[in-house]
Amino acid sequence: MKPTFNSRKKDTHERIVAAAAHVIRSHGYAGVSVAEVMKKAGYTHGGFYAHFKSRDALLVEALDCASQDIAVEAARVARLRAGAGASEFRCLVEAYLADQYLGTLENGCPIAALAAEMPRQSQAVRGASMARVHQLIAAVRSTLPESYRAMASVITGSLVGTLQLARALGDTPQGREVLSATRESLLRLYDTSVPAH
Amino acid sequence: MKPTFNSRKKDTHERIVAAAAHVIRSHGYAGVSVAEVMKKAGYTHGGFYAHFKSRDALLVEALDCASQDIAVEAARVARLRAGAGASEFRCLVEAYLADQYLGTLENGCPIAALAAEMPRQSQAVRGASMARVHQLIAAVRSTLPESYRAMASVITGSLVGTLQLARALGDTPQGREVLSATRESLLRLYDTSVPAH
DNA sequence: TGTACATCAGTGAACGCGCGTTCACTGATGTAC
DNA sequence: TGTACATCAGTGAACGCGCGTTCACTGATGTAC
Repeated sequence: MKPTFNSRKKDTHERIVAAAAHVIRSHGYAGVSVAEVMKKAGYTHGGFYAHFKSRDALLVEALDCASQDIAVEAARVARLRAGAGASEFRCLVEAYLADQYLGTLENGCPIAALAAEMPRQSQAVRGASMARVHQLIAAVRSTLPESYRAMASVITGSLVGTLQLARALGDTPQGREVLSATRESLLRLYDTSVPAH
Repeated sequence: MKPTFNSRKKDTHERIVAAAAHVIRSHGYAGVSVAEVMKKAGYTHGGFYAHFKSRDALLVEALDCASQDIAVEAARVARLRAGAGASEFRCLVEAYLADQYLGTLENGCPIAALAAEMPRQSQAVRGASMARVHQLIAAVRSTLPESYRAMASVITGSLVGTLQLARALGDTPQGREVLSATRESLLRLYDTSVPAH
């Protein structure tokens, strides 16, 4: 066994991927520079190709990491709110369209950050991206009652599009207004839960 | 008067802007290369700075041009369908989420192509972008009956987000399914018009 | 109408820079005895 | 426990390339007489 060597390399790898997971969300696929990501992770750029076959390979792993980040965050919010009798759908909408994402781009849903760039990526990156889009739609669908499941696409589109529009308007009254109007509309239309229990 | 000189330069300028209006939509703000746009317009790159103060100045004009393109297209569709008794809202939804935009990125709504990039642009580009976001929301609002006007944000978000998700899935059954499901959902929820007259 | 000159839109070479990728090297970590 | 050697994660210089921007120049278009 060579536990130290193996775990050191694995740590480094994960640190690079985590840095890239933030960069793809704040600067898009096109904004990922190998040298900058390595610097952000605390290394020099030369070591990069001992960890990844290419820049594209990093993009795929970064997307996986960012997706896991948000799944963990969504679960955390759900646990927090479950006690208050909030439905799964309400938790999802309020977590996804939280005001905090107006100010910081590097957290939040990678699909909202990357959707427009997906069609022009290499096959590997595009394939991984498409899988994540399907996954998000399925996640939204799973929070809906049977009778609303056909609305999963339009709701997912609302979440993704609204977050982008609000971010484009910035952390201003108008941006927050777009977010809160959409939260309210979605809950009014699709949330069948009763607050009390 | 120097009509020929002036109009030649103006023509060239417009040709460059028109080329850039397609490139921002197919490759994003980040994908605009001065040399490539000039080549696409039929010129060499050296002449660029006789027409624009900077690359950013081109981006602003390209966004204006793309916005006008789609306004003209929307008006064309509306004229075509008005005879059939379709509501303004129905025309908007069907024009915006037309299947044709799955295959070609360089046409269609610039906001769907650029929203995610807007927060990281220079102040000039960002300001112009924000104005176009407000304009789109207002355009959507103007097609809605009084009682639905508060839904303008969520509907605009649905349009923008759905087009992106569908494009990410590509010109495939799944992509088309996302588009048609959203068209149907939006019309069912918000279209109050009666087909007959 | 014809010639000499002025204008200026567009050309193409050049600049400094950051990109993705490669590779010979270093030096800390771990192994053998 | 102590020394000599092997391993290999990470370093930093270098590559060819395309970027945004500048600028001296060209040659077609228009003016003056």
